[in-house]
Amino acid sequence: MHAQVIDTLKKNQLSITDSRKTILQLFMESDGALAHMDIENNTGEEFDRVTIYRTLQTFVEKGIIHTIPSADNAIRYALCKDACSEGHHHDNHIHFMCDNCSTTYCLDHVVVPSLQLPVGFRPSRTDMVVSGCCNRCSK
Amino acid sequence: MHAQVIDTLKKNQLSITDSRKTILQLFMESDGALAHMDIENNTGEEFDRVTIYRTLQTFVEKGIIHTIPSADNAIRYALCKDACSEGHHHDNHIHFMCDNCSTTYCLDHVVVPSLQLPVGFRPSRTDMVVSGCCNRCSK
DNA sequence: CGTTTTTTGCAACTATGTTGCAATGTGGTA
DNA sequence: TACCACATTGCAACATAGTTGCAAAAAACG
Ligand SMILES: [Mn+2]
Ligand SMILES: [Mn+2]
Ligand SMILES: [Zn+2]
Ligand SMILES: [Zn+2]
Repeated sequence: MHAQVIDTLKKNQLSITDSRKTILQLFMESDGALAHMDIENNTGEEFDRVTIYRTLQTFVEKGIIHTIPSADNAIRYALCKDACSEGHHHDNHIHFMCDNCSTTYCLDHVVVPSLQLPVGFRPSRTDMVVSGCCNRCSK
Repeated sequence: MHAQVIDTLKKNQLSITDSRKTILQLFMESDGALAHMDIENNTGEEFDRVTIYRTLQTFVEKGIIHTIPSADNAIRYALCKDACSEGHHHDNHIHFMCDNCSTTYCLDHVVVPSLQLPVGFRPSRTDMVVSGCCNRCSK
């Protein structure tokens, strides 16, 4: 068990519970993003579905993980690496979903380009998701 | 009834049915994107849920409409304005979802910027969705 | 028309996500 | 360490999203 798990929970003033420890650990061990189902599969019968949903919600609110939208109706989640805090995310990197292995990557070094929007449109958040063939699958 | 409705269906070699006519008409009259539920609400009990899903699927395959991903688990659809064809979409514009009125706009004149991806990542499609306050709501 | 082919409606099912409430667990304090 | 207040969990029930198989109905086509 990563010491960082407990650390992160404490830093965010969250009580230390089994589900939070296990789920946060899962994120830290995984290089891709995780959907609810991935977590359920990896924790077995250990936690109720509702608990997983609520844990994810809490982590998002605290700025520990961020969401990645998709066109397949399964929201994915990944660890925030920037200085995200309660109610304020700064994950302005792009995401890549592999059509082949369906791994979802945070491309932390590829920044979302800024845009010139038509008059009257005031942006608050930009999601950029590229799909295609990932580096492992294109070998 | 727009003559263009029948026209578009014929051009795509689709048989002319009530559901296709009604749903395509709906898209032509609407300026924003539509989710499945919007269509169900606007057509009453006229069509079965499954028929609506299948009609949307057919329209996407034919290049008549395109999907817009979101983080709220409701895929939205909008008319393709570029020269999209069967199995080949060219809608490289960005989308804007209003946090206030939740209208989803195709910003046809705002082109998705190109990106430098890490080595090995081969893109096939890019979705860029900006959320914030739309021009009508920011007045 | 009548025949062939496509589309539709229905039933049943899976996946995703939310809410209320009682039971349990955690953190802080005596 | 034992107790208490409060936060978190599990369960049941519900809501929305989407899929599949199959028989009935409707289009297309001659
Ligand atoms: Mn990310
Ligand atoms: Mn569009
Ligand atoms: Zn891959
Ligand atoms: Zn608006």
